[in-house]
Amino acid sequence: MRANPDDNVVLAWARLMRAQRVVLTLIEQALKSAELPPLVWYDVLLELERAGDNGLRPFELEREMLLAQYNLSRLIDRMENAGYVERRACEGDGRGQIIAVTAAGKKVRRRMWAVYGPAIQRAVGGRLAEDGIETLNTLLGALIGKPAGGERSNS
Amino acid sequence: MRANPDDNVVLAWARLMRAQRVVLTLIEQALKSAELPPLVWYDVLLELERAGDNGLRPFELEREMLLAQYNLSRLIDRMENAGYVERRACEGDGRGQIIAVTAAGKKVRRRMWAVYGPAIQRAVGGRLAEDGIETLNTLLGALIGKPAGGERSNS
DNA sequence: AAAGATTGATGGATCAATCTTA
DNA sequence: TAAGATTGATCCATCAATCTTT
Repeated sequence: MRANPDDNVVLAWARLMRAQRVVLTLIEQALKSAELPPLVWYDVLLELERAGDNGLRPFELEREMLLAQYNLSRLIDRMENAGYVERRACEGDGRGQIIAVTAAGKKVRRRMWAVYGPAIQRAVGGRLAEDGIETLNTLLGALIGKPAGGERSNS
Repeated sequence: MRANPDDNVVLAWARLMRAQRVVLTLIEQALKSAELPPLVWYDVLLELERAGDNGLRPFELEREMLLAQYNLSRLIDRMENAGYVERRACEGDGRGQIIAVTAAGKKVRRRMWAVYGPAIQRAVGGRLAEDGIETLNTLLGALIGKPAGGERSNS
């Protein structure tokens, strides 16, 4: 139960921050170069496609994506404005609503994946061997509080 | 030379993003609860303390911290306003300036570390065994393009 | 022309307050 | 009173343009 981290722990923290920034920057840059929307739009569209025709409630999206409520509210505004999602009234709970992906939303997500997938491969897959990837998954899982494997895919 | 990532690679990417957000949120929250400045101020103060009395040029800070120039310019404004850093004229290059930490800046960095260090230990050190930490350092180093060990400490 | 640095305009993130329904 | 969601105000990040010195 030590209170202060030793040097290796501090190094791991610093590299976690830096690796995320390096990799994220590469990928956001790839999307921007292709004049596609930012990454968070992809995440929303993917969650909504997985949810199917029933869509999702904002609070469900919020928990899945670790976003603040007000943040998500305005993100959905922008995506609705772009025609990629739609808001529907929620039967059975007058406070709530249903967010669903549109045909245009599905289409743009596919276009995004064509850039996003290869960018992930360059930034992550190309830099570690397969057993390194698996070990990394286990270790990062411990930081998140998730089990070692068996999570859903991202495409 | 595959173009598309396989599922384990996509999972690693997703966990890298999520682990960073989870850990960063814990630590920023700890600083905020203690009414201390945000994390990026710590990083600037630490770099400046390491640089000693000569301070650093903004463009040096910029490269070390992966920050955009305009971003850093306004960050320094805020920190100067708070009395934690000072701008000096740069002899030998009339375009530039020197940024140096003040006594108040050194003091607040120490106060921040008293919160920050234990938060790192809780979020990272407490969740992985020592060999897990070392393996994580090696793997994240590959993503950043750094060698396996021998980096400077963070305190 | 290029490097170092700043600034105006704009968009997004955050906090606190608010509104509606459960 | 609490949950779901939105909004006004403010702060920070980003883009493009600018300024000064090399």
